[in-house]
Amino acid sequence: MFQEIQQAVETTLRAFCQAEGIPFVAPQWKPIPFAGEWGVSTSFFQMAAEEARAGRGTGKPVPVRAQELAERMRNQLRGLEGVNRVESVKGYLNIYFETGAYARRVVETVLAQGADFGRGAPKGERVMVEYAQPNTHHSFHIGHYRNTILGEVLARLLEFAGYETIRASYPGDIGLGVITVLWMYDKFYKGQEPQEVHARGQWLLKLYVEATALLEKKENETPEETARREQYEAERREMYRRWDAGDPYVRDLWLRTREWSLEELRDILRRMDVKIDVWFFESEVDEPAKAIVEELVQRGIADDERPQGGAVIVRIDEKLGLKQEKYRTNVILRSDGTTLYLTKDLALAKIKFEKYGVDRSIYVVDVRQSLHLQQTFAILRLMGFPQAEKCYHLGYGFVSLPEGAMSARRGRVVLFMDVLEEAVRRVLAVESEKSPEMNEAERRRVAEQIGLGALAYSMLAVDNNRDIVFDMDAALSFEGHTGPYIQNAHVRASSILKKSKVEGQKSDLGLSTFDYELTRHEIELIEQLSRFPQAVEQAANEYRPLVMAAYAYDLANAFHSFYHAVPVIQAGQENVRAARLALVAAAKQVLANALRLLSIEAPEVM
RNA sequence: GCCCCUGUAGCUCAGUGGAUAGAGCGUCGGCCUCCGGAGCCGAAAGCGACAGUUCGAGUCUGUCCAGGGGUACCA
Repeated sequence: MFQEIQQAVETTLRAFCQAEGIPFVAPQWKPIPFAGEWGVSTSFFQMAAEEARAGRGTGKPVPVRAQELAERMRNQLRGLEGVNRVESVKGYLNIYFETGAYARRVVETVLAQGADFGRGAPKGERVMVEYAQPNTHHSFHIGHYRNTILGEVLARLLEFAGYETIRASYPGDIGLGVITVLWMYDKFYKGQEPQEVHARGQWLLKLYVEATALLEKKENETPEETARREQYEAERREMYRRWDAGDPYVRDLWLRTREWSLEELRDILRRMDVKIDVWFFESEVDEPAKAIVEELVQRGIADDERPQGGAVIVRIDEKLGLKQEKYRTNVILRSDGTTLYLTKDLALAKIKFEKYGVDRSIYVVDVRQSLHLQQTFAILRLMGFPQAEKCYHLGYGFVSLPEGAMSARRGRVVLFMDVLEEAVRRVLAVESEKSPEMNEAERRRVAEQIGLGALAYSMLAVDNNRDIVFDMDAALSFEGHTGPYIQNAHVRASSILKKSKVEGQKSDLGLSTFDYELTRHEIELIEQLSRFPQAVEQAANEYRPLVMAAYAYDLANAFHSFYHAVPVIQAGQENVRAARLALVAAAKQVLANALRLLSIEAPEVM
């Protein structure tokens, strides 16, 4: 925020180097890593090393020379506006800002910009984030949740950082798994249907598990069992053939049951406050995918081995002229003429580029599909799409359970709705003792906000590439490094502001001067507030929600410490009270901004 | 075989090549006459191994060791 000071120092430094015949190295400014004061620092090690390399050195060791340079630079810097003092320590030049002016500047900026504080300038680029791709005819489990919260927060970060952002969902609504459920339903459960949205969605998973058991080859089967299993298998294949042929009965059954899944999905997304802009269904890109196969054969990118009874393949490395194996070879059309996941992704990418004008395309997909997506992007390059260079696979580690990997076909999954229900139950247990005055409806609403806050934060506070072993107790903890800890900071800030008004005291938030000796807690809190815009920028640039999650915790931590140690309403002097109230308002604002980016609610009470 | 990811405190995780490697949980010890104790303050405890690059390496490179994932007609 004090760019002009850094500019002035840089100018002086350049002149100094010129006069002394020392190679100029642009300073790399960093915040001074000591609590208690604000400022920026830069080191002179690089400059000393450059000097030695250029043969103009003094023969002294680099650290010694760096300190010497820092000291001489310090002597050049006098009377800088807004600077309290300058020091040279261990090869570093530290420039400390004037406390009152800096504090005022930060707090006023936050309060003036409000919900927009930290927003980046428009980037002039349209980006699509694809996430929330559960298969239909299953139920939404905790792994889908990680995918969805990650994608949503990424979309919010990119949007706030200045990108035009489109949210896309791509449910897998067709495939052998889906057909298996249709077969099971049609054969054993026709006409049945639970009424409640989530019960119905979860029921489909139950059918899938049962069907898998019936269709799986077992040890020591009797001849009758084998015959029955093979009969079932034939029926399932026939079901798939009829779907493919557009048989009205099967199509109707498929659409009706698919809707049960989508109703459940939409309800979960609503609870998560996720608003998808564009829905792509896997079944809808099947025909375009077949067209792409023919196009690739025509253009000589794909090799057609159908005449020999084979498939259509792309020898990606060969076509790219790579000597070493990297993308390998992939099938884009099975020998029976059906498309694959890869083929459909090619068709989908084409639609994203051509129909939606996407410049940058991000795929939030499990890291295990990394090779497939790299292959997709490589073929898009072969097809000549310049946007292929800006396709990015955000791979994240998968969610497993303490007893091992989740398995839908074996029914070994943790459903999101079950976790949410448990979360609400646990929050309510805490709430009833902490906030007995809340009414029933509000209590329930806040419980969901806090429960979801805990769950979301537990997912977001882990870096993308890490696997997560889902532990209910850890995910739903409300103490320490958690979502509720941050929400609680927001609640406390709200509480102070409310009380200050109840007492009829007016604080002119815009004109707080901070013309008193600030405590280290105030300084640390203001430091955190000033860091928010950089945190947004970094999190968006690196596609890492973790950066924002960590920032939000640091800010909340600074606020809690401040809250405990520094009186606000009870501050003795009116100017101190007014300044601190403004600081609390600013902290509340930035906490809310950070939580919003994390897709976590910022409640007034809890 | 080849490719990718991960080894940091007892456990779970942070740590844009820079000053004294940080949190949470757990353990131990403090703090409610005070704006909400879902909180605050403090203690003990750590970079898988070995080389290399660099003024400087938890961070970059290489080789090992250990764990996980992926490797053309699943998604």
